[in-house]
Amino acid sequence: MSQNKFTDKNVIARCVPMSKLQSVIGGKWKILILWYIAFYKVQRFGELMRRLDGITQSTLTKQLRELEYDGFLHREIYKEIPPKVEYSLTEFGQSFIPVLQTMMTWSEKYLCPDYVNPYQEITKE
Amino acid sequence: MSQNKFTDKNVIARCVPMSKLQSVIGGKWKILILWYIAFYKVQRFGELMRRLDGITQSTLTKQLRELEYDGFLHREIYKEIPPKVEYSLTEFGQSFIPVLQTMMTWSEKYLCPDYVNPYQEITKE
DNA sequence: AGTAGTAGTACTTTTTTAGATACTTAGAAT
DNA sequence: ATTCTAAGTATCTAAAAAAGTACTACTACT
Repeated sequence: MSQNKFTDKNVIARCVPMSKLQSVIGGKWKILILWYIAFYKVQRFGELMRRLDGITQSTLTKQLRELEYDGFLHREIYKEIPPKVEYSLTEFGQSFIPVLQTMMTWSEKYLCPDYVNPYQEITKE
Repeated sequence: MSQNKFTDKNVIARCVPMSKLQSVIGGKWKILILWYIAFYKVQRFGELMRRLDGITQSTLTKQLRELEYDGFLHREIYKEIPPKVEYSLTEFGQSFIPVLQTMMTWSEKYLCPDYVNPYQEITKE
């Protein structure tokens, strides 16, 4: 009767970190959004729109709201005209920076060995 | 006339590592599948099915084929009856292990602080 | 008076992703 | 003669994600 406990629903149903991570940063845009906010210091909705080539307003709104809900982002609303909102990483969001960095380093080396960071081209002028 | 070169389509359209990474490991199951194969040494289709609670055969097949296509997995077919196929990480796939490890460590600490690895419960009996 | 700027909302349509179901192979066990 | 096994394929449907379009608010500028 020595059962493989992995088949036990109670074990499987538990919070499985990789599964949760996938649900939190999955999707077509999230790690890209986090990456822009964390490393490029993008804070405004409009700037994110321009940088995330191909994203629509409604999708960006939804993604930002989810990242806010999951605790990664803080959304500071200024009561100004025209409207102003600034996005920034929470402390929790900042804890994720090393993961983003690891991903980026790996991607540069293994996915895009001939990639040149366009940000450097901007700042050097 | 000093333009922000980031608005230049040529720069944006280039291979952006994070974007590529997202497309490669996005989806509902991929990092979970890689994680099982990398750390739990799961090699067989059926075992993956049992561990990935809720996945269907066709979805698992598709995910595995994509991971194979993207270079992460090697698929060894044995001409036996009943059929036998073994999945394993390619060299490229192995290069991704540190990334998985970083993700896992972060997830355990920040997403699931009360998580206990069920694999340990299996092996200790 | 008309247009631009920012950060959206609301609603619909399209695309992508995943799930459901039935079927296959070929031998071994019941 | 069935049933079981592993690892699928093929086809269809459902659900989720993303995109498209139209519209808003308030002020400043032309």
